[in-house]
Amino acid sequence: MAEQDGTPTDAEGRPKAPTIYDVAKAAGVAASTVSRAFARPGRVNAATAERIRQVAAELGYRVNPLASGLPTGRTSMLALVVSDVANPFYAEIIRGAETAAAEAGYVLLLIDTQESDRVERGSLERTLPAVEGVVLAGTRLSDSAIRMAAKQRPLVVLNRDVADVPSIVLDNPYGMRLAAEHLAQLGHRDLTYVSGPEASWVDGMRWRSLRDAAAALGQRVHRVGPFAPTVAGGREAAKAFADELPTAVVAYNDQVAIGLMLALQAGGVRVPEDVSVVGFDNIFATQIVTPALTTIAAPLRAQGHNAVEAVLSSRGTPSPRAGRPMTLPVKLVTRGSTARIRRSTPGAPRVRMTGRST
Amino acid sequence: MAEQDGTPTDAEGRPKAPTIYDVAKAAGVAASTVSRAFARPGRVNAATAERIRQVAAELGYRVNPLASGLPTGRTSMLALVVSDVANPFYAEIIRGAETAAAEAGYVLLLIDTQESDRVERGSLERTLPAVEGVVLAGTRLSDSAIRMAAKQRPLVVLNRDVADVPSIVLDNPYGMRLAAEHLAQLGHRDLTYVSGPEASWVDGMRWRSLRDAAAALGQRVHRVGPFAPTVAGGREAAKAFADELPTAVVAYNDQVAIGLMLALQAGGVRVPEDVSVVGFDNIFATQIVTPALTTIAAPLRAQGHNAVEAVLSSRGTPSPRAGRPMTLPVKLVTRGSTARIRRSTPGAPRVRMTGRST
DNA sequence: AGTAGCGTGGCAAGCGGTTGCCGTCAGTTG
DNA sequence: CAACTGACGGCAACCGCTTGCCACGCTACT
Repeated sequence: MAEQDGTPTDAEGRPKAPTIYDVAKAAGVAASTVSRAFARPGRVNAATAERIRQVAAELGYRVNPLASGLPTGRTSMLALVVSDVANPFYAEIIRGAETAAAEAGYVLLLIDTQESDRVERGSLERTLPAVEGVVLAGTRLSDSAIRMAAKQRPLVVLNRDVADVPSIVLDNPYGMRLAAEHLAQLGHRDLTYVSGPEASWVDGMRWRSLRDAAAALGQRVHRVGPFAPTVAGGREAAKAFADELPTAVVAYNDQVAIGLMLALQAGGVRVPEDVSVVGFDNIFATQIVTPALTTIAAPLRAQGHNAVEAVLSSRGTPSPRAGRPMTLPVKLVTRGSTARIRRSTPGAPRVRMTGRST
Repeated sequence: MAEQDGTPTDAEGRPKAPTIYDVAKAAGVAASTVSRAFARPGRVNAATAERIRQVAAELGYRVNPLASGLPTGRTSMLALVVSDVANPFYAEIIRGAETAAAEAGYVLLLIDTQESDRVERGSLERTLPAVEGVVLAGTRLSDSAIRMAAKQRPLVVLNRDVADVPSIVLDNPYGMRLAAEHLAQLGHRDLTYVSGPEASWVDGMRWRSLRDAAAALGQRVHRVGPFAPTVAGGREAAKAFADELPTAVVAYNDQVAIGLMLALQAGGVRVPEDVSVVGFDNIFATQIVTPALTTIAAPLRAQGHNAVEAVLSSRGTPSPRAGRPMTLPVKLVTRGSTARIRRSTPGAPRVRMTGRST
């Protein structure tokens, strides 16, 4: 069986992979039968199919996804676009998406746009024809560019509301209300919001939500920023508090909160004694900083999972119910970075720790 | 130009994408010319090419990577296999790989094997024919399975030495020597190694390296484990020290070190006063824990980058210089988790802190 | 016995590009 | 002015697989 005519076949380097024709010849059937044996079991006699699989296995045959995708359009690939793969915020989303994709027999094409819309547009353009759907998690594209892409393939946007495009967002208003209430209960009457990227839909959403929630609770709110949505950005933000340290701050996200906390602590400020800090997203790192960060937990994994499922379910239908964005619930996770207020006014002189070792 | 016969064309849902034939017709040239205008500029008259691009842009044409990959084998896709996308250790590798791939005009197919070799084998089998090369970063496959895959596509393995397959590893021996020397300088004469997964090539390597380095310095070494290579695994490891706290421990990696540190601190143990902790890899989180973790910095980003470059450069050649694995340099990053020894013996009774606030 | 119906397998026309080979035509050259 | 050359476009044969349609042989009915 294994000895045909000396060398099997080879291209400019490694051996050429067997095709359905090779299998067909070896099994004494037509190529179409081989194709069906793999793609449409049941359409072919069980015994025949078995023999074909047998032969195929011996030859080391495997279907070429490219070739089978060409005529059918079924490539079994999905694209997930993120602005920075190394961002821990995406880790769980990627994870959830990956899982959902794998469950459905799809592979994920990860596209890192490196925070550049040029790169993003280019990559998307090149990969769009090859995938069956797209999840945009953190995109820099314009609304119209997104709608354009959504016209070609099932597409779901995360954490952004684009008209006519299905999207999945977190319940930011509720999250911010939880944060405000939590701080209010601890006696904080003044909040400061440390904002993220200026152009970010989420940032605008969170800021407005916090402002409204605080207003309803009779708290005052300030806003500083914008800052990069990273730990470095948070460190940077600490400088904004050089003159006046608020009693409570709510950060755009966990990274900013962590960076802020670290920089503050390095300057001798105690958290939560001198200032309470609240983050958003509940990334893994919130549990390993000291003190652990109080934050609004977002079901990131579920978001990624749902996004892929949504994309998959809208294959076939042009643009399904792309009405209101699907909103995922959030909840407050209380940890060590928030505590009862100990100073009366936010304008109190900055605490300069001196008696602390190391 | 844009008005042909009512509706352009459409399949079972969304409008059908234009093909080179559509462009050819609209531009009044043959399809082959359109193909060449995109794939082989210069082969076609500049003016003609320009006109074709013009028409193509108007029609919204883009080459279908599947279709062009079929006859040529050039799919512009690379696969990166990791055992867990959410693992921060991979974050930088992915990042580096992504960058290198993008630079070369390739897209990365991210494959998360979820720590299962079944999943890994399956995914790899399905995607291998569609990609031009593979990087195995953290694989559960057997050596023979890896060699098998390497036979079909250019492939590079990370942090594992597989005969006849090009690989890129870190300089574990040197890293462990740095760790041992650092601790020796701080007066530590007894080291404990907290090991990672049993079957891990890296774990074996690190353990032996540490043992040898310590022996050369006249230090004694113990080993506990195995533990999962995660923060949770590190927490678990802390239990091993319930009876006897060593003065210095070197962990399999940063996650384990962090988990260990956290659990120890929760139990009232002070780091580095009571025990010095050293990690490995220098993942981002080492900078945000308290105290910051002393660790062996590995050029993870570079590793991912190099891996992709290696894969790309070995296209064409069957199996290039797959001799000794390429070894990347590491260095010691001293942070707050290590300090001069304060206890004389490792067997000293466990320190139970009581006078500490919070 | 005649025939409708079903289970199976084969044929061949694509899917959307790529590319070897050839014809054409204008520009060179002797 | 004829022969030659090179640039440029077109033709058509794939790449490997899918699938509509057809043919064939059997079983099951009338």
